[in-house]
Amino acid sequence: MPSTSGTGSTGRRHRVREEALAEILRTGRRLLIEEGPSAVTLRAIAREMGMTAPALYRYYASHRDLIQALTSHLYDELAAALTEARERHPADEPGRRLREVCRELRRWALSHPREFGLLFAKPVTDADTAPGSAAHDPSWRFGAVLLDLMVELWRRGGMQPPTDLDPSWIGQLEEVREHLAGEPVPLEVIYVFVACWARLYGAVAVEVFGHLDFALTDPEPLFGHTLHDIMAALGEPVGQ
Amino acid sequence: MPSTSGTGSTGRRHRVREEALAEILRTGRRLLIEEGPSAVTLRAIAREMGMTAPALYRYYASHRDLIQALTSHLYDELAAALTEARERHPADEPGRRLREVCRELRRWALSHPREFGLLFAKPVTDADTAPGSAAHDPSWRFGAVLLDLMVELWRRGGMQPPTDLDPSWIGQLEEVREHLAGEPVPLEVIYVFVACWARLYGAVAVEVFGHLDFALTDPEPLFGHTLHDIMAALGEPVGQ
DNA sequence: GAGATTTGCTAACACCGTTAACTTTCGGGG
DNA sequence: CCCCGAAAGTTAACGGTGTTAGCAAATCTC
Repeated sequence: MPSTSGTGSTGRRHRVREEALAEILRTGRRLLIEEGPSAVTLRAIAREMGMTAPALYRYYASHRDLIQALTSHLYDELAAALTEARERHPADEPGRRLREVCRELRRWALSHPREFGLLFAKPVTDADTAPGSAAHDPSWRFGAVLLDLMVELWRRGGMQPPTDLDPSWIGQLEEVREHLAGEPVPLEVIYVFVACWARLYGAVAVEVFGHLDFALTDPEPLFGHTLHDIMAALGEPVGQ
Repeated sequence: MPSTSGTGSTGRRHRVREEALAEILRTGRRLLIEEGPSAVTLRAIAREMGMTAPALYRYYASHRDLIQALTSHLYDELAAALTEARERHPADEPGRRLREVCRELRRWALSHPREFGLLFAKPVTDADTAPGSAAHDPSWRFGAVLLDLMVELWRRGGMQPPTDLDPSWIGQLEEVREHLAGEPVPLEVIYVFVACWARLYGAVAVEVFGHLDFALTDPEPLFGHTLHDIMAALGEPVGQ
């Protein structure tokens, strides 16, 4: 009994199945890009793949599940893009790394507006966000890239976190820290992360969602100023 | 022919029609609040009103038009809430007025999350935003409240707008100014308005859309800091 | 090769937006 | 007053959606 035969056949099936799963997501994403989120339909995906809609239920339990798998995949892709941007700069310059990761986030959002909308324009997530699920939340996979860099920045001593944390936050931040991997992160850094994330998200979202179209055709300089402010708040010199 | 009879009877019909239009929007909004945006359906609205779906076409040309009328109404309501907040404070303290208007924006967004999502979470407005439509854009009705206060703040001399505007912006900002009513606004103030609006939108959206839920159960202090920063950027003393 | 599992199909249900054709209601001019 | 015409509502239907049930074929396991 060759070792490949036992798992070979089931492995073959598994491989075919995995390929089908991937093609479904690939097709759904193409529809998302080319025709918008409302076009990502079970029947449309099946049509593109030469199948019928009910067949897709062998792979995803519902339309909702399929969309969720797609968003999860996109979170991973975004995290990979950010990681790649991080690795393009030396590890001993965490400030520069963070700046370029932020720039990459905006770049990715602008070059993938439909995907960004799917990930970040969720009007009111209906009561499924237990705060404890931070580490398992798909969205955390890319948030961790930012947090790690901020922790590194803090270790180097450049950052000066606020010393007077709002008392009502300590409990909440401690709960977040509980669910983070690796060695514990000081609460102040988590606070700085949250504040910077809020600002970064706002700067990117306001642009991608078109809320500046009425005024600006090229908001890049505005983002530059915002990023400059963020880095200054993190104690980074004004370089670059 | 009494003057009231000519317009009185047709006025009656008009009044009934206006009431129907209003009830449609009222019902649609109730569905939006109670069951989410996907529940705002022609058939559902008609059902709630004891009618059939095609009857609604006597009032709105399409589902899209109905939703658009609803959003337009909501923009007006938001503008009214902001105006009311403004009037609660003396006219000779534009800084305080602006601060409270910003707070009211957050308050309205948090107490009307579904409505806020409908207004501000539009993933990629599909090529219908000619920059010239600023003054006629429904969203401008509430944006004007913010801009007017900033102009007033600038007139009082507290604000120190940047002197080195990015040259590529001058053309764009001038185009915006063309479409503003009243006496001309300096380009620098328009720039400051855009920058502050981007930040304010971000601070509110990140919270309403639930992108801080993983960390904070009460992001109010964070908004307080953000607002403090914004007011400082506008040259306002740290008061309050 | 026989049995079991997986994968696809068709048919059907309820819902959606939208259109066409018909009926009812009702205000206004002779 | 009465009739006419516009306005507002109806039902029936088309194509689209997610979803389920039941069946056929292919494929893996023994």
